[in-house]
Amino acid sequence: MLRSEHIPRATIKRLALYVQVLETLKREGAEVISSELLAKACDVNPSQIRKDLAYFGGFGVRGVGYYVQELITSIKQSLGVDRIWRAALVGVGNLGKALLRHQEFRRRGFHIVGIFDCDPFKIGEEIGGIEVICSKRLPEKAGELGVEIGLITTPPERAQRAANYLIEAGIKGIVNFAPARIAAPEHVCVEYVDFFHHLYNVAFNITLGQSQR
Amino acid sequence: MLRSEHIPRATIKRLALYVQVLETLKREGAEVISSELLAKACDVNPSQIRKDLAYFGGFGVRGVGYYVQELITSIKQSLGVDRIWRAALVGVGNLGKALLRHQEFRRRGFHIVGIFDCDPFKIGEEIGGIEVICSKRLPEKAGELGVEIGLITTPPERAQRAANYLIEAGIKGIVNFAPARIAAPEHVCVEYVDFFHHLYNVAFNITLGQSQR
DNA sequence: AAGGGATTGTTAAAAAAATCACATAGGCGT
DNA sequence: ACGCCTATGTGATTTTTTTAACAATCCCTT
Ligand SMILES: NC(=O)c1ccc[n+]([C@@H]2O[C@H](COP(=O)([O-])OP(=O)(O)OC[C@H]3O[C@@H](n4cnc5c(N)ncnc54)[C@H](O)[C@@H]3O)[C@@H](O)[C@H]2O)c1
Ligand SMILES: NC(=O)c1ccc[n+]([C@@H]2O[C@H](COP(=O)([O-])OP(=O)(O)OC[C@H]3O[C@@H](n4cnc5c(N)ncnc54)[C@H](O)[C@@H]3O)[C@@H](O)[C@H]2O)c1
Repeated sequence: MLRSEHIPRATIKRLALYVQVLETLKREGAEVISSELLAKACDVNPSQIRKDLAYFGGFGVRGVGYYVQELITSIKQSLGVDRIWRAALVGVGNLGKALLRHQEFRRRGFHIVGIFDCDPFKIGEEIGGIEVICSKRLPEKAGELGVEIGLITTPPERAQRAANYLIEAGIKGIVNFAPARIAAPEHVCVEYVDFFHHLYNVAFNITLGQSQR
Repeated sequence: MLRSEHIPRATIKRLALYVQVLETLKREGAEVISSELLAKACDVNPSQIRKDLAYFGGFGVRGVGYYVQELITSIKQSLGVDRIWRAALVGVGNLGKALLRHQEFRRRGFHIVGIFDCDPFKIGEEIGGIEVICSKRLPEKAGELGVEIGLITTPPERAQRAANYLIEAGIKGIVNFAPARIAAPEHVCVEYVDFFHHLYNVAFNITLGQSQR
């Protein structure tokens, strides 16, 4: 499937965006779309789109464009999100609970099959039909549950500990929502979600805009 | 303060990261840090850090490094986050409530002073001492409250409507948590928070890793 | 007060990414 | 069946970003 050695990380980010926009277009009834129109909807350059897609194959039809549903399927296949991924969530607080209630995870193929916390008052509680388990038992349980991805929503000072449990459990990827860096072996892919980067960016742009006027 | 015309967006993202890591280092008692050590903690190149900082000025001392507290202050000043930003949140659902409960926003200078929803059952409810107001009244209320930044946590199909209210209210920046693109005038800065991009990236890296073995 | 050691700030080089430009090829109408 | 039209896929070019290298300079010791 893959035609090139290295794929820019920015390309992956855009592919996720294309899927989002394409699904909106599909809901609106579009069956075919050109790179130019998709580019407009995504606010990127049309060549960019064609190049991004070319990393994985020729999904379009010359003179016509891309068949929307087909393209969605192709991109998802390319990204490896055309299947179910089993995930574990560590840290059942405000954010953890919001994520657990969010149906979109399941809809997009990410099934949270294990929930872990260290708080004795939370252990045993049921959320969405799944029992909260003591995080010390994560290494043993995650294997049983066939978990491949871990979501960390603990306070930042506990993020490394949570990560250690996940790594011990043989997990392959981590998405960390806590504002803390994590040390992990090479083969474990770690992604950081940081809302504040976006807020800072907005604040900076507003400040900049004003100083320019 | 600004020494150069254009600052790469990636630089802004890293500056936010530096602040996060520096605040951890400060808590651990560090008073001075070299670009080399900070680079290791942030997992970037030391030259990168020096270059990023150089866009805004010379914050370090040759032969010594950077004074941690001083650097935090300087970066925050450069980004324009050394002051209070008044924000409004639109859409009081799962995610909206989790954000409202999150004390970190206030700690970092982002004060949510207005909460809006269109659901009559939610209007009037109090969250953290602030009353939920009908989103139709946003344009009028946001001005009164001196709001400059809007946070959108409505369902995706309502994101544009929420944005329109915010734009009408004269807001300057938007952080959109809903998986939908938003049309906004040039002078309004829009940032998109998309968890799934991170999940897709992890899934892709795991899939890739396996196909390489 | 002067020299040594260390780390910055900055310029130059390399690498990566985005954009352009166009030949290529599929579909559709005649 | 043939040619025209259109939008893709891709090699060349430009731009941006990252990395490397080093001269400048600041502190500290003697
Ligand atoms: N709430 C938000 O909107 C929000 C937004 C952005 C980032 N975050 C980040 O997400 C993280 C969680 O935020 P929150 O508001 O949900 O906090 P919270 O305090 O409500 O929840 C944290 C949970 O983690 C559990 N925990 C602590 N140590 C643990 C461990 N070692 N193993 C397992 N569980 C452990 C606690 O028992 C608690 O249930 C924080 O790092 C926060 O900075 C939160
Ligand atoms: N819950 C999560 O963990 C999570 C994670 C990532 C992204 N998101 C996104 O965040 C958004 C909100 O998610 P949620 O789980 O909180 O959904 P939710 O349904 O719980 O909440 C949505 C809220 O928005 C309100 N609303 C709808 N239309 C509105 C309008 N025009 N003006 C003002 N308010 C309006 C609704 O009344 C409701 O209170 C969604 O777009 C979702 O995709 C949620």
